Amino acid sequence: MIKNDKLKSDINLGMLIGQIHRLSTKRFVQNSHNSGLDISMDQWIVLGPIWENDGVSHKEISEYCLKDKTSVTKIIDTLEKKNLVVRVSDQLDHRVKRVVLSNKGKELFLQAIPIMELTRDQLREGITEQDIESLRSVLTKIYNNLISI
Amino acid sequence: MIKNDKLKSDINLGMLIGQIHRLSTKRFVQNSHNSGLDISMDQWIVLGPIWENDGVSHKEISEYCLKDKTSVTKIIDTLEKKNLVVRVSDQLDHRVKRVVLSNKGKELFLQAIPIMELTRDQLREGITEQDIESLRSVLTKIYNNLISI
DNA sequence: ATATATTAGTTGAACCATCAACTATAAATT
DNA sequence: AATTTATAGTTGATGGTTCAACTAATATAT
Repeated sequence: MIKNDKLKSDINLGMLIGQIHRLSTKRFVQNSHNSGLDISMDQWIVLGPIWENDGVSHKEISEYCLKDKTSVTKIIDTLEKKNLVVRVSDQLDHRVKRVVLSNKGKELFLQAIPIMELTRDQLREGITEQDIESLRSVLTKIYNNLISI
Repeated sequence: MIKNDKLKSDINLGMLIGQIHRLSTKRFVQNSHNSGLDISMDQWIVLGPIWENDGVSHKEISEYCLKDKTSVTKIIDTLEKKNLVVRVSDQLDHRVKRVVLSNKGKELFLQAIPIMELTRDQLREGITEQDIESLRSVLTKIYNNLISI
């Protein structure tokens, strides 16, 4: 009985994280659409490091975004299809591809910043900065457990 | 500058949640494989309410698992393909489909319980019960923000 | 200098999520 | 009773994730 409840509560915690992940990306996309923008959460996340550092490589994007290299390849595929970025081969190391923003990409990124802020505010309504820091702290511990071992 | 840092830290929090979600499902699948089981995290999550309440409907599974009805349909498709569950039409309301576990499904579920516990322990290593409760509390607030509005 | 090993990125397959449109059935309205 | 509306579940399309296997290029070892 007790064991069963414990199991259930663990599962619930996992489902809660999953659900928040799904709902928050959904909310971001909805907010974007309401503003006439066409961008997914993952596309936004990948645009970030390119904006910060034009010409960043796939590998660097991958590390920054905590995403698998395969995912990065495919998200950049769709960003390139949408003419938001361009891939350029590195002149010295021909294995690495550098990604640069097009003007359209820069424009979209700037327009998406307030969407991100709106989404953040909606998620955080009524939640103190202290709560957020405690959340970040526990999540970081779990993250460290997951990447070690 | 300050605004930029704030933005970055929000993005990082979102990426952290996403990454934990990805890594923990990945860890569960790895642990399953190491024990010779063939089950994904989502399949496990959907099996839960069926185990608890044999003959539960799609809608009930959907509510319990916090998953979209489309996702539930497709996960049950694969569970059925793997002969772990069977769909049965409700005799009174012909719209609803009830899902029951096969013997193979029951067996797999029992074998997967220790995998779930192992995965939980790996995630929680060095994290106090108090931390977990605070995590659950903040996540619940965020969840409530996301489902209201 | 050649052979081997590593690294960066891509491809195809399987699974999951979301959306919009759909079927079939039941419930509510008139 | 007939029409409308609501509900349960399915389908097909698009996008993201993981795995394993692959290509091409660089780095290391002998």
